[in-house]
Amino acid sequence: MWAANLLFPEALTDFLQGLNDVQRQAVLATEGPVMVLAGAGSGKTRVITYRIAHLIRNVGVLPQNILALTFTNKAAGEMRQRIDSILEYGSASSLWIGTFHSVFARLLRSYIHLIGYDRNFSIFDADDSKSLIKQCMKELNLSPETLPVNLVHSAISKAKNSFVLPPEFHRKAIDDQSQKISLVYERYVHKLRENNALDFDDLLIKPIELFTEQPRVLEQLQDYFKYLLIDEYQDTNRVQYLVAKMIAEKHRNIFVVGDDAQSIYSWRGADISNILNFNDDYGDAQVFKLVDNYRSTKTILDAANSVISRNTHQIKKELVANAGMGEPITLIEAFNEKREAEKVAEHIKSIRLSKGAQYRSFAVFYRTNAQSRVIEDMMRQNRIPYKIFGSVSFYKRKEIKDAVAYMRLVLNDRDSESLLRVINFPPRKIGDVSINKLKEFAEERNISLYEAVKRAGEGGFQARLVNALTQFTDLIEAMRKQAEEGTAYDVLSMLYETTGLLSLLKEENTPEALARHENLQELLSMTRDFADHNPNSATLGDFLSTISLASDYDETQESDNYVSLMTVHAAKGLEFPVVFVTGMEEKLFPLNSYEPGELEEERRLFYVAITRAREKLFLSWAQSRYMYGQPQMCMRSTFINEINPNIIVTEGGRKLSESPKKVAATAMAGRPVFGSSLRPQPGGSPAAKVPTVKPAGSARPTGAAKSEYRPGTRVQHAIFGPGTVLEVQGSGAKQKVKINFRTAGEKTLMVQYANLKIV
DNA sequence: CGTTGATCAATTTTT
DNA sequence: TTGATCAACG
Repeated sequence: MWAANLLFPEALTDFLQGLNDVQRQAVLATEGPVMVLAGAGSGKTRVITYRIAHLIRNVGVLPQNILALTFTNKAAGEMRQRIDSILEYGSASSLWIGTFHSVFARLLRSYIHLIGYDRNFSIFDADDSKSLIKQCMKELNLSPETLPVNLVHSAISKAKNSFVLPPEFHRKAIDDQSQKISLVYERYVHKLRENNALDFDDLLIKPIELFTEQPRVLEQLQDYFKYLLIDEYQDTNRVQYLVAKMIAEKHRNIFVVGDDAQSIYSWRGADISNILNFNDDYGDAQVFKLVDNYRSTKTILDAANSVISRNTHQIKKELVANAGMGEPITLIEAFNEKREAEKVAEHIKSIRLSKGAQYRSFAVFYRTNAQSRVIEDMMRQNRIPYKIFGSVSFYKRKEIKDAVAYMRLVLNDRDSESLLRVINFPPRKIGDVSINKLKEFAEERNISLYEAVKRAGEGGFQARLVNALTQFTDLIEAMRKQAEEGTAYDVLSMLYETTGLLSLLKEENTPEALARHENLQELLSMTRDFADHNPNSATLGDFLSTISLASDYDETQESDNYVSLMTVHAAKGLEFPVVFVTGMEEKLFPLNSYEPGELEEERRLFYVAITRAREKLFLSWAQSRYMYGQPQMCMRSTFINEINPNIIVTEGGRKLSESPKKVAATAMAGRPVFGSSLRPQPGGSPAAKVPTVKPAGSARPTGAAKSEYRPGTRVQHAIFGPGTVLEVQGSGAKQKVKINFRTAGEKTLMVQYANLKIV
């Protein structure tokens, strides 16, 4: 403590007093490589923000010489705000804080001409990329049936994230499929350039190319960004690692914060070894471990610790509680997903009444977005204000994408993706046939599609078509002029007026059209806000780069009072007093995991979910759940068994450890296996009955819940012999079971006729 | 050229 | 369950 005073006599020791010893050491170790392993809720953001504040205030570093990279825009925004509140307002404005993607997009605007792109490049989102990939495949005569576009897209993205460029990919492609993908990859990269476009991954790859080809730019940036900080380091991929390394190479002031236990993005190329091997690159690195948790009760942390301890590929660390035991974890068991959601709603209402909790204190998590619908319905039925994060992003809505495509085209007329999207929307009598002719025309002359549209007069097309095309280009050119002089707001208002996007929806007069209309209005007011917040840089280009990297997850929870609904992934970095983790079922959470590595990631995800809770944690599961429109039997997640049953209670308040043990199907030989592990024991206390009020009519028992077959049940068939039940569909007379027979393979049989014997 | 109907396919997680 | 894609028709 006094050391800080000695070094910085007039320093803001008051703000450093708000830190524990390890946190303070991490803040004060400003020079050289530093890694902070920060457990959940251990004050990670605090350390980063205080460190930045300390660099500016006490060390005298200019804000613009600090580069802080985050994983989400939201984290960036919050960080900037917190630094502002530690120092004085506005101190953080010239800091470089943002996601890898947004920071490098910004840098590329200034430098990308050096590697042959125009500064007005478009940024392609995943949908744009897929559509371009589809086009490439078509040209290569590869049908999406044998080679799914999604697969190609993820393969290419994965390659890019690992900095494997087409030549190397080609060399490594041994099997038939990867050779095909290699061809697509090559063509796709070529086409992106033709479109003067970068996809998400390019935003990280192009800087590396730039630095390699133009070492002087790299030197310049190395000198400029004297201090580099990276948040959520466990979720960085290889390209991010490389680019960070390049920038930090000169001053070596690289500071990374992360938690290997919270690495949940390996499917997106995140490489956990970045954090595990930090010391290999920076042997002299100082390492700090933050394990003091300031968020959750001891009960919650006990659960989290015991779950994560099952992972082998993990740096051992246990979170230490600063709070008391708190309440036990409640396990909710429901007979289907509807009832599950209903119970969640009931608990929210009851806690709100008994504890006076605000709606904003609650969060409901789920593994997949598809689960949100039922929960949403139940919230609405129970008149609980809620907000869904994610789901269908605002920016992915058709009307928004249309408007954005226009804007992109205005700025970058080589963006043929956008051109194709809007050339005949709203309808202008320019059909597929004409477009194909135009494409040929462009190819022949080796000009961009837009150029071809402009020069259609030379192509000997029908006068009516040429006329329609000219009207279209006039529109675009007029907006281009507006874009040069005015703001994004000016361009968009003009766009709405001249293209008829708005009036088209007005005429339709359906509720959906109305919603779309509102969305477009919302987009317009966003441009207005944007101009207010960025008076000096509110051009169309500025606006477009911002929104192409924005997502719904960025919306900060303002003062509005609602229950938050989101996927577990979206919950990373957040905290709530009361958390419900729903869908705790095998094959859902953990989701189908075929490899042990994937199971470990699911477990980390569960760990993230648990550690979001401050005071009270609910885990819930349903015995049956609709999937693909079909009811499926479910088994309780094994993750539940990884928590000490002494700290879990059922809804009735009975300890899980005192409930009948869940017995594996094999151990129940000779007896039918029944679903519930929480069935009240004979002679058990009557208080164990679920106290919640059941709405009349929902008490209908389904056959499904009573089935004697569940996945895992061993059966004997007169012809096919012995087998194991894989899944159960339907109920009653129509009930079918899918069985894997030892000799006959997989069969789906009607229970009614199959004459199965349970063994 | 645009609309309709039918068929089929898919459900992880996101910058 | 929803959404997307494609063929045939107006």
